[in-house]
Amino acid sequence: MARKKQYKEQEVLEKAMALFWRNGYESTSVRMLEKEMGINQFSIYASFGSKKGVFLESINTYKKKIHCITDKLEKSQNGVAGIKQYFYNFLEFANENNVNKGCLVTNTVNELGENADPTVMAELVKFASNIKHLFINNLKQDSQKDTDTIERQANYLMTTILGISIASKIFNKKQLEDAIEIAFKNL
Amino acid sequence: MARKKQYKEQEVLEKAMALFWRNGYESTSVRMLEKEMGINQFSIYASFGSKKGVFLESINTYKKKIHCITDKLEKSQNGVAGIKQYFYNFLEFANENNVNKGCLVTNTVNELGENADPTVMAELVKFASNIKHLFINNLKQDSQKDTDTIERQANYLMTTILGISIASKIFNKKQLEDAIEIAFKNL
DNA sequence: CAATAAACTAAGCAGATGCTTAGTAATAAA
DNA sequence: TTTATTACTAAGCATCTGCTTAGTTTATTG
Repeated sequence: MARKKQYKEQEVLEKAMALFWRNGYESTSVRMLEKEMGINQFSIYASFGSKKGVFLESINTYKKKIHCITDKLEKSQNGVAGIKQYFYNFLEFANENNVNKGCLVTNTVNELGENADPTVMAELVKFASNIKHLFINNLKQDSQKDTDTIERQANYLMTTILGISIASKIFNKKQLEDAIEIAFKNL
Repeated sequence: MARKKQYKEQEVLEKAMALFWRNGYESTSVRMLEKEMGINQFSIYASFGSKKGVFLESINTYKKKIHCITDKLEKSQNGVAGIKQYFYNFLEFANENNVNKGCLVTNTVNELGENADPTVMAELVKFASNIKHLFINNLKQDSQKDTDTIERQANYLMTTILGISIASKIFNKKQLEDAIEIAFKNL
């Protein structure tokens, strides 16, 4: 016995995520979210509680969206080659109209750093450690590597994908490809 | 026939730079600058014109400060080994009380991205291209590399130092050392 | 239909932001 | 000592921030 919502939460979240992805957390205001999501502030707060709430749900939406490439990585059985393919897939994923937006998660880690809300931070760390485990699993597929080597190479790969993610926002395609090609020379 | 300034601009700039370095540009307010620099807003605006003005001068102060390690790189005659040493020197440089602040320049590029003021951006790009040229010069010292290889390796190194710079804010020492050690196996 | 419950609109809140300005204090030349 | 010039203090400006709330509209149930 009540009125129906005039929007679907998943639909407006897609738009919110896109805005956070392009703009970062702090410099995206609730007024901007209003316009982009196409709903009133009241509705934003009714559905998501706070700006932080919208952001946390945006991270979840992001995870769903990136799943198409993390899934490929998870299913790949070709070791290091699969990881390298993931790097290229990520570049395509982060690109929109020839503008590279980087990774929403790493962008946020870098923006908020230690000042990040614990709830947000926990979500970001969980995402990163998931990627690292995918790297480790693929590294294990290459026969002769001992656990110590795998751990060290995984640390290397995490730093490298972080670099690629940030660099993608500034460097051109050729520069990024140079970086990836050399990065995988010796694994 | 006038009153004397009660502060030295270089001294208060050191403090401003430290604050921007820790906090980033946007989330450092003029009120925070007041407290940290120990002078009134009037004095800030009289000396530097705007918050952006303080920041531009902070970048210059940063460049002077980092010169001690870029200088070592410039003077080094041992090719790739000199660059690797620069990576380690940078980690030490970015560390304060076991907190890694990353690089003020790359932090800012990543924070402001395309939205950055053109004057600020030009300053940041100039810094980055200077580092790249230092890398190229050192790569040239290794006899047999052709120009194409050097260009590609320089792109790789720029992405890698970017990754290290950002990663230093999150990862622990061991992880960073793993990353550097493996990164230089590829050269 | 009338009653009720939820979703909407738009105005408004307190606090923070970058920046300015009116008034006062200190200095050095005349 | 007077006067001109600069530096200081602190209050205040308009605008933006995240968030709330009073009042209205829409739908469902009895």
